[in-house]
Amino acid sequence: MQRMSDAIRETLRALPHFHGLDLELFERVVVCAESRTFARGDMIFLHGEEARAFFVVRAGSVRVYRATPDGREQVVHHLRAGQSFAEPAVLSLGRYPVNAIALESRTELVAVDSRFVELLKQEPRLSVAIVSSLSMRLLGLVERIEELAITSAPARLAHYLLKLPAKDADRHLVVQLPLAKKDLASHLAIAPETLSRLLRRWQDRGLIRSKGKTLELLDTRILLAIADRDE
Amino acid sequence: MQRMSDAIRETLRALPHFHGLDLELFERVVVCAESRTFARGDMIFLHGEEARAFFVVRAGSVRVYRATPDGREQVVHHLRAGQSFAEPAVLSLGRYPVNAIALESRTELVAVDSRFVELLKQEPRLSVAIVSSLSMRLLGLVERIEELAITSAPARLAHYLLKLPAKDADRHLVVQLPLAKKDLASHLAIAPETLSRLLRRWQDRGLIRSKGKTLELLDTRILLAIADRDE
DNA sequence: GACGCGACTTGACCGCGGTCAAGGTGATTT
DNA sequence: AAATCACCTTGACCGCGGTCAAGTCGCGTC
Repeated sequence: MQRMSDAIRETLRALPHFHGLDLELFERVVVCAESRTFARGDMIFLHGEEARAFFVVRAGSVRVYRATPDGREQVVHHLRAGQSFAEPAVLSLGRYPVNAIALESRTELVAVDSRFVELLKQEPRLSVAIVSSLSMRLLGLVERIEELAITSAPARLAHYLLKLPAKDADRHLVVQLPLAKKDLASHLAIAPETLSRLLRRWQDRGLIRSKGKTLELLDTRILLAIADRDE
Repeated sequence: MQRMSDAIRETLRALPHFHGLDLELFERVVVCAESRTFARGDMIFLHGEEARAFFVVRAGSVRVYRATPDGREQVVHHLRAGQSFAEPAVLSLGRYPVNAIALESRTELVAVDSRFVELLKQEPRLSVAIVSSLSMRLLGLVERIEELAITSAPARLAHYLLKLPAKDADRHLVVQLPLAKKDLASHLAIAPETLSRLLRRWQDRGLIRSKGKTLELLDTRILLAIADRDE
């Protein structure tokens, strides 16, 4: 079990929350954590459930979303390796306000349970780090809200593509979609058909080249104009 | 100046951040705070400026917004008496990520400056309180995301109206719009014309009665159905 | 009270994007 | 390799809601 424990350490150490923590204190955090594995489609927690732990993604990916009365869902977050979620539920709310589902088979999470809250109350160094990282989370959500407030579908998509981490190829950018297109559509609050049509139109106009999840952005100037058009 | 200081105490005491703080510690927070008065249209801070303080509204109101390249602006928050803003900028970022402007003449704010951060590092009780209140703020933003995910204009409006603080009149509810209708339209991401037409249609159907910023909700059952229809 | 300006309303028009339906194209399973 | 299933694409349709334009209302100022 020592190897398992090392994996937990590695995952937690990389988290902004625990940057610069001395070893002794860090070990007291590690004690609160355990590793859990999920299959594709497994629910990690449900809206309204008692919040016993927050999570860090070690492998795979997770969708955090809110279900709406008519059965559709709005994505709040997509999480990949190294990212954490559900801290507020544990630290303050007591219940999960959203749903979380594993998107890939062999999605591995580190669960940090409520003993961590006790630690927090005693250790100012720890809580300052948490305050700071919750603040960052807040800003992220504000940006997400701004994205969604962009009314036109093309502007939302262009905005999204330009924010993706890109590799420079000669004279243009190459990006990888981190999601299946249907999930991306849901993230952008548009129909999958619309996403498909937009990509095709832009490809016909020579703005992009699209092959599976790999996109080449050939004319960022025009894409920028589209993103700004009505944001 | 004693009266000024009392006003600051009163404002801060009402803030969720400082609930249940003992008097001695609370006084050490008060020392970090000062009162500032703004006229209608005064900028409180600008995007990119160094974040020296966060603010609590004592009187008047404030709009927090982001300017977009084409000169329009996206409202992030509207703040009224008793609400605070810009904590993340001070606690983590170091710079303001948005603009803030006073909307009314005699808008009075309490500014809590960066000495507060030092306090936070020393006092676990304080940071636990802050963690908790940032968590609540996060939850509010998640709900805002859910609101934006509601695609149809009528559903968004109905949802909004039903969430307003209401006074019971006999057999129906009376609510006050806290914003000018054009600003409300912008908040709901719809055109002012659409807002106008919706209110008229509902009035014709006997669902509401509308006079200026005062609305009577005559049939909340149907309004609820509209709000849920496609959220 | 008359004026002026901004907020609000109403009408006419039409394009964006959602829905339904029917293929096509992979990928994983057996 | 065949079968199966999920994902993606494309076409046809149409209603919601945005835009433009022209008033009307309401409020503060002089």
